[in-house]
Amino acid sequence: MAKVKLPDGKLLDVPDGTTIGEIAQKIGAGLAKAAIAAHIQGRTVDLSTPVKGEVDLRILTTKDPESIEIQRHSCAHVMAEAICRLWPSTKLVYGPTVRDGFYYDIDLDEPVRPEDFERIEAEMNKIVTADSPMKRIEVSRQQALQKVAGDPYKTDNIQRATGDVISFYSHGDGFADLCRGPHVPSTGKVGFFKIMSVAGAYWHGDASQKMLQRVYGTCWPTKKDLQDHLDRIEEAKKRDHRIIGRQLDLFSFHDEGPGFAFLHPKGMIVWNAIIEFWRKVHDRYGYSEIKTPIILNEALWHRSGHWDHYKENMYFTTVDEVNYAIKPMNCPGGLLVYNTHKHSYREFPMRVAELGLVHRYEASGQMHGLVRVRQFTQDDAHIFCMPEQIESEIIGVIELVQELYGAFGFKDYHIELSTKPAKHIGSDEIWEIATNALAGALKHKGLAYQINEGDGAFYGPKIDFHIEDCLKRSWQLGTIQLDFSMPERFELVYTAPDNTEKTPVMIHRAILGSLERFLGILLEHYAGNLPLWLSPEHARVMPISEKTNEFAERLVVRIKQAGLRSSLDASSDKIGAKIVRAHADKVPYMLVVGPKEAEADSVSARIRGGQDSKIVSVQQWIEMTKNKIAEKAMDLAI
RNA sequence: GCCAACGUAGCUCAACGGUAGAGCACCGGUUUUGUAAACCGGCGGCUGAGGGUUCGAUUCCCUCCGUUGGCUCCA
Repeated sequence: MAKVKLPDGKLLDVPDGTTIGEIAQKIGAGLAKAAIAAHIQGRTVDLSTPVKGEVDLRILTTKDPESIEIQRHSCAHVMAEAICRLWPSTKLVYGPTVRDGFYYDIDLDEPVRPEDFERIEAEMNKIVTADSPMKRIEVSRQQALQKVAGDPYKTDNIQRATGDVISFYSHGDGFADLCRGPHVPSTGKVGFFKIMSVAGAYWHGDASQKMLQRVYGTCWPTKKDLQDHLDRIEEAKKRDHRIIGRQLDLFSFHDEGPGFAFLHPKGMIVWNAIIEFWRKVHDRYGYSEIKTPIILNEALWHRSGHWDHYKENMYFTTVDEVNYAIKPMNCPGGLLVYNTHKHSYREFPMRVAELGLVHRYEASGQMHGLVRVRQFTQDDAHIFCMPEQIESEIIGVIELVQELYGAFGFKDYHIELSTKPAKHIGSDEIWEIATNALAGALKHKGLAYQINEGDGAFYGPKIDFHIEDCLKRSWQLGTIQLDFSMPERFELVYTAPDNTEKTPVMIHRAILGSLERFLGILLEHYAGNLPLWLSPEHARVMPISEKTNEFAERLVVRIKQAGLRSSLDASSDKIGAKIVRAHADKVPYMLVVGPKEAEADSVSARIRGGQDSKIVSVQQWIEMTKNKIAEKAMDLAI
């Protein structure tokens, strides 16, 4: 007899070899029906698993968050079977779960097209309706290799798998796929799904390998969850910075310059508001600012190591038969400035910032609105210091990051620490010291971080700050990079307290990262409803009729004199239409004025997104708005 | 760069291989308006570019450019 301990502490005696499914049945028909898989001794297993001895058992139902992972994984298998039925020459490669769903990589010469999705779904529905059991078949590694002989993908999967027992899952009717499991008990339990997209994907993510087709699907426990997810995607699309940028007339892109953003007047207002604030904070944190040229002699880039490590991403030009490079980074220029005179340890830490315009060649398939471009402005800085100052300087940068991100309303970002890449300069010893200093600073600030093995820059390890866009794609904003190599290449020195010349340590750092990317992320974060201090237009003055146009015109002038931004909607439209337009432009304050307001020198103020209006004096509104801007207030309430 | 899809007016979208349309925007006029779209009229296109098939191509085929979603790469 096996002793089964249930989550509520109850003990159940069942004969050895009883399956978990049978136990669920014993506990109740409802549970058996909802059961997806089980936790046993801390492992997730199939319901067909037999029990023996003393076990802790928890049956997972569709209500448990863990079970959706299993459903999605099983759904991937159902899709794989459906695709194999439709295209019998399909070779299956790999089908994991991802956020919100799953994908399956397949090797099939004929392209799967979006118009095929319905057929695939229909075939999947047949498999689901059949509700055939998903049976686990365990074989030895040797037998498994025999079973998949001739299939390079599955053979590779087995070779990568650990353990001596290799499992396959069959849905009956001849379909079986190599899989670790666990799976839902039968094909009817995979939940509600939809095929979303198909894209190319290299085998093992290696561009030299064959390109496979990756079919993406989403899968949810209930029909409503599926619909909610599809609705969320629709909502997210409305936040897309590329759409908002056009709607609000902030920036544009043109065929004449792919990957090069054109900023419009309203976009420049936001841009300048960001920079103005950035300069103020950097000044407070003890930074000076420089500006270095965009085009510099190619020889500089040989010396810096960029020629050997970054050439593929650089633009070049020739003037008077001399070769020049368009800078992809600001550091070499900054180092030339450093070397214009001698430095003392007394100047250290020396923090030198630069809003540097850099160009990086990106393959055509990489570009994405403002967040992945070929020309961007880095909010760069280079800190020169002594080795013993590294950790406190890194801590200072982290504090600056937190202050800046906080001011813009970003709270959800994650941190990565990237270590030595295969292609690098500098000794292993130097890399270790640098990496430890970065990790030490993060620990000191009590920040959680993820380690990215081998993902550092060629000249040093780095800390990166990442944030997600509206489609849940993660983008890097800030970066802190330690560099012991560049100062040596450029023979940077400082005079130490003992009157010897030493090589300084250099920290590269960018906080907003790329101003273009930052603007894009900012727009998505606020769905275009920028905080007051960043809004291109603080208020729009809207006269009820032409009778009040004159008062309205004077009001716009007074608002400008107060240092605020407003525009006038003097069109012959009725007030309702003006309000609609102001909302479309996401203007924070709508100042409606008619004869009554003109008489009392007041405005009927409406807040973006709201329904009601409030009468306040012009003076009051100006004071309040100025205060809110000074405080960078998020709340528009009057 | 690779795989797939897409590209029609400033924007959002129509148009079985048979004379390219609508709404919004813009311009003109009427209306003088009180809080999420008043009315009438007008302007607007080498259908991304180039080639091919066809009596005839926005539509079918090819090449290029660009965009979108992925892959790889990166701020």
